[in-house]
Amino acid sequence: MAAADEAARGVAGATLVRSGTKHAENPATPRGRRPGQTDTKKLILEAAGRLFASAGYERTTIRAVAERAGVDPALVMHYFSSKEGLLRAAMEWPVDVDQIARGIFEGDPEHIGERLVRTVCGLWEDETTRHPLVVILRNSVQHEDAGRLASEFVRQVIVGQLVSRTDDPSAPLRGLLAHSALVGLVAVRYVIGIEPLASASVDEVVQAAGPALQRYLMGDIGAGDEVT
Amino acid sequence: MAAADEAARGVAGATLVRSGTKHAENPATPRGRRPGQTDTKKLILEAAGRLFASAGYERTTIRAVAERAGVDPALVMHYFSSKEGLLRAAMEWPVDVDQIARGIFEGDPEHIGERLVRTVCGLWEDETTRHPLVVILRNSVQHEDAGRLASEFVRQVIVGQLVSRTDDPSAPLRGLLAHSALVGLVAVRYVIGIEPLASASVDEVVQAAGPALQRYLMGDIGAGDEVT
DNA sequence: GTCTATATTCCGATAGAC
DNA sequence: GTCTATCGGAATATAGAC
Repeated sequence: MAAADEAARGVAGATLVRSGTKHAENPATPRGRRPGQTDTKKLILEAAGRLFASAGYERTTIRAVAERAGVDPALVMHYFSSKEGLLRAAMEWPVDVDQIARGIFEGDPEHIGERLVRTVCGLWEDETTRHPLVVILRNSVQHEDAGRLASEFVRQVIVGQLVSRTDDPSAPLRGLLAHSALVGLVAVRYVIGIEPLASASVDEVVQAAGPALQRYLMGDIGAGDEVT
Repeated sequence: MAAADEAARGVAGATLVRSGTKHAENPATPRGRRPGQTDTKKLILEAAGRLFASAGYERTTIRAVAERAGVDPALVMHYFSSKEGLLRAAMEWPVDVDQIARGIFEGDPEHIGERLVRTVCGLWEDETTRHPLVVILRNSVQHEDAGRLASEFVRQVIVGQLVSRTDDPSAPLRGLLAHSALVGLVAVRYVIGIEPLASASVDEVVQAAGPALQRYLMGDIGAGDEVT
């Protein structure tokens, strides 16, 4: 868990350790640390991601983020200008979406749905990619920025990949249907955590939901193959 | 739209009209108003539902609710004790869920999925049932009460109906998969509002999503018919 | 039942010393 | 870059008059 090492340099000691040591003589790094840049920003960002994910935007206070990161609240403002700026930074995509999309859509077309489900589950199971995704999903129904970000992701990745590989005019709707299924799956399994879906294995989820996604993307929808 | 008549007795005048007139001589109503009970509570609840739905729990202030309802903020506290109490009241199911569930699951088993999608869309298109549903969905990923409420609804209605009508051990998982699909559909179409799904007709949505739901509920999931 | 006044708390943001 | 001190505001909730 990433929680452990964070706790190790937790609230109590970090402030003292960090303060006053602008850049000590450290010949280990060839040129020394680049001036005006420490890892404090990353610490703050990690803490913010965790709190935004678990408590939401409004309930998360800058003071709490600073405390968890072991820094001064004013530093958070200094780096991110405002609470909204902090939220935007915490929502940055932690992965190369294009590469992931290609990994899904290249390969045999028979199992695109299953690969899609498996990949998405993988992103949510991984501790490093999970928090930003939770933040985006939680705030998609609350914060305008997050909603736009989610929409752009859909259009850019799922729909984009689909449209570029077919001349089916119903591709946008297909992509969006697949996206809606994933949103629901992720919300129920990872965010709300309703059983028995929350503790089912990834394989079970892939087996159960993969074909539905496959049908949205490649199979019949509506009466024929076309839906306006 | 219900917004119009509410605006009619809007912010500006209502307070003055209501204040001071404890119960004016009004021989039109036979016995006068029943003492100790007015429609103020319902007014507050309507305003709260609207604001909780559009702005979320944290951004909605009791002051704003009171202003929109045309009453004093202290009255809101008097009726609902706290802001949380107001939220709980605003999340009350506006429909008879059992009756709706029976309407879906009774009838030919071939089109349960389509009836389910059509019914859910109907609830979200109807102005009177929409607000409480939005409140529940928005807060499901934020507020613990709302999450539990949503979970109970799933277990009680979809899963319950399914389990009571079959001896398939995978019924709980099936019901939950269907629920997750509906959650995603509703979130994308009604809450976030991503095109082209947001402006598609109900018939198109039913045609596109119905079979997927049908498959979750009645068809093959996983390798065989059983998933632990 | 309705309203006034206020107690209490806590937040985001700023200014400026070191 | 880092931190102290504080401003200005808004929120929920309470106490009590009418």
